[in-house]
Amino acid sequence: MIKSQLQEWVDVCFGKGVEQGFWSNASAGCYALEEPRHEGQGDYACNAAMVIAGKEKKATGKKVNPRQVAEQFVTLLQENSDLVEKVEIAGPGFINFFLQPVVWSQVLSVTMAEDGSFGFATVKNGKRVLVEFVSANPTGPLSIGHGRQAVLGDAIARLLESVGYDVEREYYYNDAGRQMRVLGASTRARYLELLGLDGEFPEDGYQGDYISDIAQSIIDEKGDGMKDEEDVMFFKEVAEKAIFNDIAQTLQRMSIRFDHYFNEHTLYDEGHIDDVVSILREKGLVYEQDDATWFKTSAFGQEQDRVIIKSTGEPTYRLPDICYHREKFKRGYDWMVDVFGADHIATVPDVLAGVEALGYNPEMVTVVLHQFVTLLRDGKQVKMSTRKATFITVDELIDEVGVDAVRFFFLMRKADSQLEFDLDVAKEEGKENPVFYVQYGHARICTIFAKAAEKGVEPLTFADADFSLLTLPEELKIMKTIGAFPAMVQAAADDLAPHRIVFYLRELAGQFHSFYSEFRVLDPGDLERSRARLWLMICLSKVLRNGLTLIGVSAPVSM
RNA sequence: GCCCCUAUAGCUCAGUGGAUAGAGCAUUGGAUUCCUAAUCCAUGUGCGCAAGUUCGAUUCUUGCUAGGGGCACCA
Repeated sequence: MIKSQLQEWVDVCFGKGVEQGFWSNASAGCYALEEPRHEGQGDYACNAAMVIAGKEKKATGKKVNPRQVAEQFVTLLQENSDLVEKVEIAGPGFINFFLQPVVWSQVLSVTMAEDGSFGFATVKNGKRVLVEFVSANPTGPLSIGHGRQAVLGDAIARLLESVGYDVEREYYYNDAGRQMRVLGASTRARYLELLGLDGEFPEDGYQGDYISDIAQSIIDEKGDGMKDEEDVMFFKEVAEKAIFNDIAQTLQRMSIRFDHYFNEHTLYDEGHIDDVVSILREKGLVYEQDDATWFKTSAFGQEQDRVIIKSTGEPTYRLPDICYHREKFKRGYDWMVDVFGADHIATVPDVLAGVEALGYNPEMVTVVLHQFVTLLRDGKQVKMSTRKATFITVDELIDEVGVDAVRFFFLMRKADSQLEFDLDVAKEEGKENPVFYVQYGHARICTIFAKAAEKGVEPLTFADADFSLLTLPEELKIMKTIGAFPAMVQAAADDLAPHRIVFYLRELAGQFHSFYSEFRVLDPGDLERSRARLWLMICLSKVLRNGLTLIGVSAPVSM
């Protein structure tokens, strides 16, 4: 808003420079307004002079001094507006703009007007995007890694919604195949053991306690009625149902919902698997060797070809994965985002090669890979092993630190980074805990509102507030940060990087706490200033709330 | 051997093609008659190494080194 006004003005001046022959049009659109990092460099800095100097040198071969260009530029800027207080040339040729302090209160008007949608797109962009995440097979409770993925995927979906996409969330799973047979066999073995019979526990069976719980539930319902059942199907189905229930509940605790659950089965039932194979075969991208069917991934820049149908006749995971993505394409999305754990990294090139082989554009699929999570307790890494059933589930994590902390912590790092989840910090009720820090900021502001009447300071109407009284650097800084919220949300969405929201919130909360302890919002002796500050605080709380909502964390009114 | 991710302060991590690279924790020392001290203030000579692109590189490219993960007719 403010930036675009300034940008417009700068663009006009650039155009004048072209007209007057100071420089050519070559740099149009190449320069930028940026927010300087350091104090004393103005509110916005423009690098136009350096860009122009570079371009002109390239075109004419003559050396151009950026500072001179900046001088020329500044003379063109002379017709000053209400916007800019002063302009300075600095460093290698930056043009620094110092705005009139009062213009910053514009961001408060916008915040008030847009309220709960401030920072978010109010009109749809008309694009449909599918976000696939979690996609855990129902073989056990969600692990910590799934937890990160669930929160990350959900936050990405929220971000994309906030910038105008029509978002659909999808969970892809497979309840058939070897893994599920093992699950059935494991359950059956536990069932027999609980009955005091000899249960042959599979070598690669699922050892978690949850299997025994499921077995117990079968006993509770059917007694020993199933002890002669040789087929593991029954056990598989009971286990699957129980586990899926459990997963759904965990997701629900985190307020994560899906629009679609896509079962791999569909791909077989509807003949898509055979379809894909025959298409690839027609294209000469599939061949038989050693009784198996191979996909020529080497034709797509990979080192070696991959098996898509085993010699047993069973497809490998690649084939349905490719097939599944074809279905996504057929459903007509404009964009597909896959959120995967780092352990799935190897499948990505295969799937994308498959997509391309089928004639679709693989660039319409964006894969977000997230690295692993390690848990820290007492400063030491918690060792986790599925085999020994010592892994901690998302449920247990939520039990221990609460949903808000789980969500917040999983989003504190960019997906590319390994994430260290410090349980002690997450449980802490103090500033060391960033969740509490931000939430406390919101709650603290709310108490100011509650106290306002008591102190005889009513905000009255926004229109009557005199924002020219807000001239403290701290106040201006808060307004600037609020004003930066929409662009930050957009950037976070563009990069599929929800961690930026988290960092922004910590920054904004920090600015608030700092302001709060140094200055008083409510001063009965200075009603006008108090009112202006009260509105500033109201806007601040709205932005905190909007930001927290974006990452699915609550904004408590009191703590 | 090949592929992916990472390398920034004592620790955990942000960040950017630009002008003086940040935050939290930890350390040390301060702040509460007053809107929640669950807070605030002060305290810091660090972008793994080497070339290249550029007016300008911590940021982009390449190579090297180190750590993590992956390279199944498992998913």
